[in-house]
Amino acid sequence: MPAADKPTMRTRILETADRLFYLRGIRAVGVDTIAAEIGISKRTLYNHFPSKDTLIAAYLAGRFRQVPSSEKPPVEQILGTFDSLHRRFAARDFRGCPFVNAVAELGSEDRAVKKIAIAFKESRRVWFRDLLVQLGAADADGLATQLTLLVDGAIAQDLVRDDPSMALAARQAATVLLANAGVKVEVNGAAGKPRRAPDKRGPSAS
Amino acid sequence: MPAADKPTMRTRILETADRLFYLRGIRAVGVDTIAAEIGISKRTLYNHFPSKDTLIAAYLAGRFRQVPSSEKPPVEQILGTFDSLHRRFAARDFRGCPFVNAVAELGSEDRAVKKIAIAFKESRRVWFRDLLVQLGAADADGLATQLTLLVDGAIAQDLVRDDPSMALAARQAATVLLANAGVKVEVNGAAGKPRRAPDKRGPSAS
DNA sequence: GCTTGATTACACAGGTCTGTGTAACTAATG
DNA sequence: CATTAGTTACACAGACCTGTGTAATCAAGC
Repeated sequence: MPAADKPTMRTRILETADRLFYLRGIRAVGVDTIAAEIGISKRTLYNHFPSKDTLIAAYLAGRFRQVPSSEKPPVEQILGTFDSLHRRFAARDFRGCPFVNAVAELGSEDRAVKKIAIAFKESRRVWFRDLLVQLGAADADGLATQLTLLVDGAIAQDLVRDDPSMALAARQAATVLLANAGVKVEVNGAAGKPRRAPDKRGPSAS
Repeated sequence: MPAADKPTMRTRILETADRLFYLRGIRAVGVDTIAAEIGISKRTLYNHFPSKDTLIAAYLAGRFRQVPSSEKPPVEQILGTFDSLHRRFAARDFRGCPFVNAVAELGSEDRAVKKIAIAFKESRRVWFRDLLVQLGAADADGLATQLTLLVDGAIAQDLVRDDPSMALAARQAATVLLANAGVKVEVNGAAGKPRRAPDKRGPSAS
């Protein structure tokens, strides 16, 4: 059934919902908007997803991409996380963490959303922890948690300030924490001094 | 009802709006709900706030409490921030940072919201920075930014996970960053409340 | 008393949203 | 050709939202 050529209708709906939900917010985007964006009827959308809640759940599940295993040394993978963040911040389609945003939007009323958000956060923490164990870091578990704080802190700050350099500040803090845990970190990194130079603002969307 | 020190109608509206907006979300709470909660007519509410946007702006402005200056030593003030966070996380009416939530909810459409959110974040960064300058910390500016990342990271993680220990993990990371900047951190003495030594296993198990 | 301002009850306009019902249409397969 | 599954156009119900209009009511202070 899944033809390699053209994407499924379900896939098209999901991709569009993902883009709009993430960029504009879940509550701010109606099913009419999604259907109109694809050029299909609202009826077709409801034939594939019986409710908006189902679509929301599928959206978040799709955002839950497992962190790929890499061949690079663990330290580079850890610090590369922050470089990757920096790149994503610079892109203009970054709008914070979809899971945190969903919890903030839908709040305590939606337990399914919270559950998947917790799972995502925990998966990243475990990913950090396993790399730290490979490095023989002291208190890998606690340090992994602290690294996730830096990641989410940078994301929240960039969401508010539109300042990608927050990722570099987080990277710098991470190197200090790593070194403190006995992990040998290459210091020559390109991060340089954590100046707080306001980044150039692109053709400001919004 | 004793009429002695009764608050203004405007104050009552604002307090109720604050509570509901914060706990349930701005979009999720209508003006009817706020008026009904106080027991006033919707008309009265609109007599004091010409639009919901005005009310939202007043809500956020009210949340922007300036950090009070304290007599305690700078290090205690800095670390006390995380202890205070820990206490607030434990309270069940904590629902994340109202400014981050507002930006996540209202997004790019509302510039006034983003502006006040940036001002709030920056005010906390400057508060950290001034204390760090008093301490003679190396790179007070960059370190202040890193501390705000820990604060916002802990808030985001607690919002998702309902795990107050995130504040303690952030505190632990902060002590490491402070020590690395040449700030002498009292591990057990002056605060009166002995804390765990930062060298030992952290309190981040959850 | 009387006047003035705030408040109330309540209807309502106009918009949005989710979700459904229905009849017609299209394309592939038998 | 005929069947069938997916899709479309479109109306519509029911709910909720912001904001307004209006006339009646209430509580002072003059």
